[in-house]
Amino acid sequence: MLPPEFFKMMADGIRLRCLLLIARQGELCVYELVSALNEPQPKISRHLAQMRNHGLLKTRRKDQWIFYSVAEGLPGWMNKIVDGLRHSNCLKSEYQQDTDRLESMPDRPVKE
Amino acid sequence: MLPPEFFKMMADGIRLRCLLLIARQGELCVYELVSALNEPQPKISRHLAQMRNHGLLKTRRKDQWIFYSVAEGLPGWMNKIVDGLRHSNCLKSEYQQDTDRLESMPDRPVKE
DNA sequence: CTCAAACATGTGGATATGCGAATATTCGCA
DNA sequence: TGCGAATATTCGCATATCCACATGTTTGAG
Repeated sequence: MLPPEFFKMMADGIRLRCLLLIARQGELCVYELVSALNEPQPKISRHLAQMRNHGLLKTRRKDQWIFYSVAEGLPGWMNKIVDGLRHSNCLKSEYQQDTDRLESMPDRPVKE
Repeated sequence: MLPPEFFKMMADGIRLRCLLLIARQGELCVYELVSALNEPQPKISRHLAQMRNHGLLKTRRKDQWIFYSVAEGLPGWMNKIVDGLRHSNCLKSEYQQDTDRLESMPDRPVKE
């Protein structure tokens, strides 16, 4: 994936929040993201599919859930950007809210 | 500027090439960029104006030219991304072509 | 086999984006 | 003052993007 294509993926608030939350948490299913971001399920699903189609995310099925995680083998310059954002404080409050909602969500699936 | 807004600016090939070339060269006028990228002048002007309006670039007038350079005081996470791209090789060939065209351009303005 | 939960996708519409072509502006100079 | 070079902006159009709403699909439980 070339830089402009990658930046397009990062240029949407929903996608960015999903990606950062997934990167931080390791893997998350769709409904965890729906709860964390407090957005409609089709909206979340579509953005996740978009990132997966671009090779940014990968999926694994476990029972009735589909867990999304960051794809392996991404180019170094991409990982540096994602990690840089994770450790910067420019999205701190947004990320904190998402994490709070995620952690207060009932009946989270178990990831074996 | 928040990350999604910044990434929108980086999500266009013309803007990205302009920004990286400017970052590398210090400052460039519009016609230098027109020659380097081999694209029509209004197209370059529009993208430059967009980045300036978003606070990414600043301008200085010298005689009949307007020189664009990277704005000062950008947040650290932005500078890290720009620098990361500059030193990565993911845009190497594109950047090399632009630089070649820039250097073979006749009558480049003098920057005092 | 049926049903509900989890997830994905189709559709139509509003808004945004990028472009070429033409035109406007600004400046230095004769 | 008039002119040309450098840059900016306007306009109309094509396409892309994002959304809400509705509907499919797949899975495991009973």
